[in-house]
Amino acid sequence: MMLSQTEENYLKAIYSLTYTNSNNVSTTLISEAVKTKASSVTDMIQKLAEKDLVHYKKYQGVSLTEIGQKIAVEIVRKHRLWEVFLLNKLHYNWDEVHELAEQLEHIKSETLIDKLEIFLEFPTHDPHGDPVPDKEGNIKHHNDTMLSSVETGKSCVVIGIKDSSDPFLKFLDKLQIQLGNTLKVISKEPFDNSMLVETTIGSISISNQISKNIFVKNL
Amino acid sequence: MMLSQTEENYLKAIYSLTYTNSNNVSTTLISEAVKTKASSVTDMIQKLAEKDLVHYKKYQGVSLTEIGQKIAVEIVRKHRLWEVFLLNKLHYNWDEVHELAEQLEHIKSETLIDKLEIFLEFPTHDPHGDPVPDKEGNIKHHNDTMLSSVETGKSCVVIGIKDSSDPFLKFLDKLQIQLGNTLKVISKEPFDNSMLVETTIGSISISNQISKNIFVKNL
DNA sequence: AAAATAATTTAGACAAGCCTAAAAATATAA
DNA sequence: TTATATTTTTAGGCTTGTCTAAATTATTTT
Repeated sequence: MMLSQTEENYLKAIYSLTYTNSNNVSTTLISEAVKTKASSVTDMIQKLAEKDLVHYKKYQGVSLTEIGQKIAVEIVRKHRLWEVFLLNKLHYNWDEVHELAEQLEHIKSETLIDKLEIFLEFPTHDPHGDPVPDKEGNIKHHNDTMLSSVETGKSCVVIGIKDSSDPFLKFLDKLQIQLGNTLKVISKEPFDNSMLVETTIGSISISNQISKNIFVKNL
Repeated sequence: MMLSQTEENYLKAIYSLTYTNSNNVSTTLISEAVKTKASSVTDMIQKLAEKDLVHYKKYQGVSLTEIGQKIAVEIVRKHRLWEVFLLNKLHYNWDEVHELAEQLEHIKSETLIDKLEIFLEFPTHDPHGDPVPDKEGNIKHHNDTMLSSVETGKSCVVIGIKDSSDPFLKFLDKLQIQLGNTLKVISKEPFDNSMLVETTIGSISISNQISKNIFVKNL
């Protein structure tokens, strides 16, 4: 099925709204996500329903069909792999990759994204800590180990972040904390739960508010 | 100036037709290049003329303005850098890169293509031997040294090919001759002008018809 | 130089995706 | 439970880029 960029964006929006909200997503919510008016959403929803990509009953909201869901996950896969490429290979900052990936995710090719995945050596997570779906659309949700819970003296690898807000991303750029970096917890301060961490650029003190928002893999 | 993908494609088509044909390009020629009808071309040309991207007088054909030319060269730059990426990094075959680059060249970003250029270490030519325009739009046309004119005993580096036909590209893939490869001319056969060439995979015999179509840089 | 042919432009129409304004349905409050 | 407010849908219209068919201009042929 050959979908337009717009149609793909609607599917992606419905997909993520289904997780963060109810099962049946309202037209208003979608309209905010894709930045149009609710009436335009109704039009598009009806088109997608004709193509069996969404379930739709008037006034009852929308949900993805199995095919619709499959396509949405494919787009998510593309988005996340492109984000990894932009960050790891082109050295974009953490906070700059999303917008560009929004464009790149719509490139049409049977083979491109699989070749990109090989080139990137099968990353498991994107720069925001979200898992990269595999070729078949399976998603491994990670086990939520945060930097804050790493024991003193132990090392770990940064695999993602929880808070994707712009200020937080910029802050991490400043600390030069990047995906794949190894961090070693030197000591913890019981008073405010801050920790002294050994990074690639030396030892830095990290507040609990920060360490609670960094996903890591224990070594 | 924010142009649509379609507008960009028209500019690119006019650009390349200007070189391979007359200075004033006809609507019919453009219609073949962008795969539409001549009447559609007229519509679009008038729109581009309004935006000062082309010079246009009814029934007299089209040529690019300075701005139009500048934009066209930017697209060519993007196209060629993406081709290098696809070939060198994702290991696509020579004959597969063009189509995908047609999509990637339209990604909108102020910084992406310059970062890609750095990542690719400033390639001077694309896989078809065409020069990559620099940031300012300057193009260095190369000096047309063909493999066939390399002296016996001398080495050279493959920088491009002249014939971009599908069979030829597939043939090169089979011989494993790639951009950047070093070739050494071991001997030449005066009878049919074929040559024995040392490649990365060993010595192979190359006919004059082939060696006439491979651009090289002498070492 | 007039007639025939070919190329180009205009006119009117269509699909995709969006909009505004009004109508219909649902949800909330009195 | 009726009245009010909110959400959703419909109706009609706009723009972009395309098309066909007809009209106009340019080019060739005789």
